[in-house]
Amino acid sequence: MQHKPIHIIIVDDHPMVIEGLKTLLSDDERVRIINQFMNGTDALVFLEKNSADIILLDVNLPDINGVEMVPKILNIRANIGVIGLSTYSEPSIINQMIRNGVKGYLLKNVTGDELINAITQVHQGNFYFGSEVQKILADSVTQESSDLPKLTRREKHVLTLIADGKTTNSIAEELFISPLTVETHRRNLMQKLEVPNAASLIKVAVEKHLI
Amino acid sequence: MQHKPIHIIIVDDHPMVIEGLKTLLSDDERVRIINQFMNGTDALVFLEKNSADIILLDVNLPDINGVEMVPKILNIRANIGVIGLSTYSEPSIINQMIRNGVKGYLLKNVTGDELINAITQVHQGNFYFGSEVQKILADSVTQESSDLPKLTRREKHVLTLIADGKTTNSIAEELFISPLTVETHRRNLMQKLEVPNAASLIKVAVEKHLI
DNA sequence: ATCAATATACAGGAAAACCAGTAGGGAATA
DNA sequence: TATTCCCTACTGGTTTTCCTGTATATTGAT
Repeated sequence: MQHKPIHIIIVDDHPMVIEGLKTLLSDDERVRIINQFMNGTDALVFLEKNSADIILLDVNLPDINGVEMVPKILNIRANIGVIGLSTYSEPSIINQMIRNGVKGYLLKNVTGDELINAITQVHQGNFYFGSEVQKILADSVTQESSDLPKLTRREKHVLTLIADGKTTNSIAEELFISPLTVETHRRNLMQKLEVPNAASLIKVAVEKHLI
Repeated sequence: MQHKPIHIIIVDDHPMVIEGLKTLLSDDERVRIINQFMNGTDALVFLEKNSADIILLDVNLPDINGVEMVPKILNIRANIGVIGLSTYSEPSIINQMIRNGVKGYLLKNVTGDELINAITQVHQGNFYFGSEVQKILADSVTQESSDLPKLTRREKHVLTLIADGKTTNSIAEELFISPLTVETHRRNLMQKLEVPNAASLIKVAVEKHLI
């Protein structure tokens, strides 16, 4: 079905992992590992001159953060499919990786079949995330949205206006209410979200996806 | 290969779109549309009593925002695959949808083949995003990370402390520098990010992934 | 060695935010 | 009907931020 093998680069600072991946992929003729690197810089230098189809990218590299690696890779060669790899998985890390453009994400306890599956899927332009990864992502969503204090409509509205950098007075004008009322709303918001000022108010609001 | 058809629910307030989807899916025996709704509330009520495999969910519903629909659906039935649908696509919307747990996202100019493909992929537990959608997401990343003003280490540090709700004085104590210096840093930050106060400073900082 | 960027620091004053407590009217609800 | 929640509004005071402008020692780069 497929004539040319998929060209793969491995970036991981653990020799053991590299060997493991090699073993898992060695039997399959659809893929070929064309190079491997123990750090991010070397990989980027290589990519300036050469290309590949898929990069298996460890998240914890000695020199460059895996999260930061992804845009760097895609800046050099936008059509490479980057698949993130890590031993355990922080939801926020995975989210950042996805936002930065990884097409797949796997834990290192991945089976050979799943690995091949991920590689072929990503090579075809699809996304692939291991089932554990999906579970982690799903959990993180429900967890975040769990203990969010209930804000009233008015409070949400005021909140977004504060986030836009509006002052109490201009908010009051915009909503045709007294500045004193706006202050009350702001105070209630800070109390509900348990923060001491508007800056951190916005921070937790963004974190909890309230705005 | 597959005996039971995949059960599908359509949620969209445009009759035309519903008919279009029906036509695209009518020939295929692998899928079966079991119900359709013109608004979010009706769909949620239905899901309380019945289930489905896949939901094709329009983002612009009359009653409930599509983005908010996703967690509601998954709270009722976690194993439903939600595929987002929209005519045109705001990157931020798609990002929110993904974070909230959609497994796929398509534009409404989707072909029958791609639609079937997305449905089967998602039903198998994979993700599926149309190529245009992927392009939009990729563009949004490079765009966001493009014009970010360069912050110095010290400024970044001060920025995170501001985000934590610390006052100028406490930051000064923590960094063993004068409060006046901290103020200068804050001022420079606001100038660089072109915002009028600390609240919106934090907002754009989060948006641009600076903290 | 020189120039640019960074981190540091200050003055003086205006504006806004923050704190604590109170309170009335309206809508929803029990 | 009573109660609770929401939105509204106020007093009076303290703290912090924000503005404008200046300035110096240190570091990094050319």
